[in-house]
Amino acid sequence: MNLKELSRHLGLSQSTVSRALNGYRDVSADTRERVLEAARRFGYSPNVNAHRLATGQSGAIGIVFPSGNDPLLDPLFTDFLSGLTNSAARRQMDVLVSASFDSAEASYRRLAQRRSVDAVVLSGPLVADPRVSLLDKLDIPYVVHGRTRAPHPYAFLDIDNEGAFRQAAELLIGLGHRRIGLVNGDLRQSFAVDREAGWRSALLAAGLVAPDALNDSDVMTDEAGYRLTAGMLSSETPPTAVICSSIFSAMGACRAIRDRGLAIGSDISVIAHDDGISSIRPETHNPPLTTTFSSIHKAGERIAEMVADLLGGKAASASQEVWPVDLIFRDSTRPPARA
Amino acid sequence: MNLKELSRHLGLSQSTVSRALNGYRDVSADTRERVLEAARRFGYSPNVNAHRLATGQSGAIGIVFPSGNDPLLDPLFTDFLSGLTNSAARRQMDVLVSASFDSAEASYRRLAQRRSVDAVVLSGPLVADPRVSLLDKLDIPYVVHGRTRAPHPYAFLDIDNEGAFRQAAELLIGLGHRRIGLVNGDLRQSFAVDREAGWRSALLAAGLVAPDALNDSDVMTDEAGYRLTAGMLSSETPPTAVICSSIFSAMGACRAIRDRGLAIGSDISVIAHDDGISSIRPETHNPPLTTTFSSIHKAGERIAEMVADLLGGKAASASQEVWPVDLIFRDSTRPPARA
DNA sequence: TTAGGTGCCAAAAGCGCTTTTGGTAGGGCT
DNA sequence: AGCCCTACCAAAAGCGCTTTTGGCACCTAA
Repeated sequence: MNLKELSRHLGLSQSTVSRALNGYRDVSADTRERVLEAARRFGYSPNVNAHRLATGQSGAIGIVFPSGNDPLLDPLFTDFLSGLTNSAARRQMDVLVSASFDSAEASYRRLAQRRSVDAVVLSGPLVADPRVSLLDKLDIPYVVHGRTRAPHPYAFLDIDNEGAFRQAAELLIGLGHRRIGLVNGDLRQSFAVDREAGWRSALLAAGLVAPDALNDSDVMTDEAGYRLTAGMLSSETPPTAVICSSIFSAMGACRAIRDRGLAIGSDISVIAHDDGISSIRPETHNPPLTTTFSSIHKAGERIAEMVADLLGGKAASASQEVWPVDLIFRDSTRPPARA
Repeated sequence: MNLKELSRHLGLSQSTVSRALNGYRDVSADTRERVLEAARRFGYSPNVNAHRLATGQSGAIGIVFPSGNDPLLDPLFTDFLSGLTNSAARRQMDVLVSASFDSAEASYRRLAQRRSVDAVVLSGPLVADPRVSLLDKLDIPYVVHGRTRAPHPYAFLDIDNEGAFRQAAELLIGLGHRRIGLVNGDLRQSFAVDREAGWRSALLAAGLVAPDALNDSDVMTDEAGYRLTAGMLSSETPPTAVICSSIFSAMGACRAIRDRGLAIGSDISVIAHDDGISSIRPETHNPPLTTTFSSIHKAGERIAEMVADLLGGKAASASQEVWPVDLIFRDSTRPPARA
């Protein structure tokens, strides 16, 4: 059942039926009702490919997966994608996931040139990310989840990573900690750099040093969290508290602490960044973990809205948001044990 | 730059250029080379929407997200999707993720009717999943990741859940365990039912009972794993070993065991199912966890191939695979402590 | 009365491809 | 010479929609 058949059934022209369905005003309320009713009855729904060809819009948001079994590809992505997709669906848009089986650049170029998506979202930006310049050059609207160094304004949604980790460090300092470790994510990603900056500035502001021995980074897995934390604990000046960049790193950090016969909270304080994924909740741990919290799902939802705004003509420079991060105090942070 | 311009530049007709680009044979090698060269030089790539309208194919595989913040929506999905997308990209296909902001049924119906995808993959099938009949009725090719009850043949890729959990239970029985707990996933999903069957059959075959007190199920989160395991451990006849349906449940199970002052391995044996996600690896735990292992990433890759085969005309009844599951013995499984 | 709206609708021209149709030129065969 | 076959290519007809164009009828204001 297509437009032509439907209009023949109704005894109307294709254009009238099309206008009726799309809510234009040059159609009487009466005619419109008849058309809508018939469309329902015949189970008509427009061919999306024809619609796209005619309008020049694809009605889809693109996002590119890192290729292969990338360790950066973490479970958080699901939650983000879920939010993005939900919110996009509410605006009649789809999300097209594309893999970079050759290079990420090639994928973006393909998406842009073939016009298979109207806009793309870029997640996990690096400190200076060539993809941003590329997208700018390709002249396709885009929103970055995070921030990067770029010579031009661009639309982004980021959380206040620096502020969050500064606050976390300040909390620990306030409790009396002096040696605070940072178990960070991969430093090529800009959020990790921002978090380090937050951690460092809190320490320096308190007149403390921010030693390299207490500042380490790697992928945000349980295993790496364990390894980094174990390394710090066996250093000459072990930390009395650690701040972890993800709930996964924190799981590893907690194991490392326990394996050393120490107790979380009373011996070593732990703060983790929590993106709000449901499979691991910090509040159900023993002891419940203090966290910096920001829902990555909500970020995905908001980004779809921002994309829609951008497509609606909003300027990229007006589409920049930095979300504050909640610091949620639980039992894994206590004053340091008396040395 | 479109086909028309390109062909004008070359002094050829659109059809010839099209045929040259698409590798038909009615074009001389010489002409083809000229065309390809020009396409490269002008950076021409075909408009995907026009291509789709003309061919009636969308070149995309659809997959529907569960709506909202569904707890079934777990991090495993990312890995699956990543595999699917990679493999699809190798075949020039995209993956369209669609959300069900109203109902899942409506989403599938939309995808099918608007012809925005050529095929869909259905993941996380329920024991008797209405979506499968729906897809069958909608007459769109589909591949199920998992199995379900259906009156007609359908394409699927599943792992041998029953066999895996039977083997796991047999291993524990062989070590001398008599009370083996099952920390299962949501029983609405068919893999959970299969795993229970495997667990049960191993116990019965060994002349043991499969008591309800040692058989519990819930979402596969750390929290639920903790709760279920803690429940079993405080029952009248606590298990000496538990089998967990996911690495996340297993994390919770391990916590519950430790919180009770027991040691994993020597006091309580633990086996987990491992889907191979990188953020939590069972082999790096202390002690390393014995697992039933099957890469969900690879499953995603294979399913994209199956979709391609299906679109190429292969019968659904010939597209059915059940993958064996590896049982990887590590240190979390030992003979039970003497009572 | 007449010019100018306005509400309604049909016809037709695109959107950028693929694919069918048909036609020409040359070579081999009878 | 006459025929068919093959290799190559152009023209044109779709694919199913949107949007422009224009036409008709009726109504209002000058």
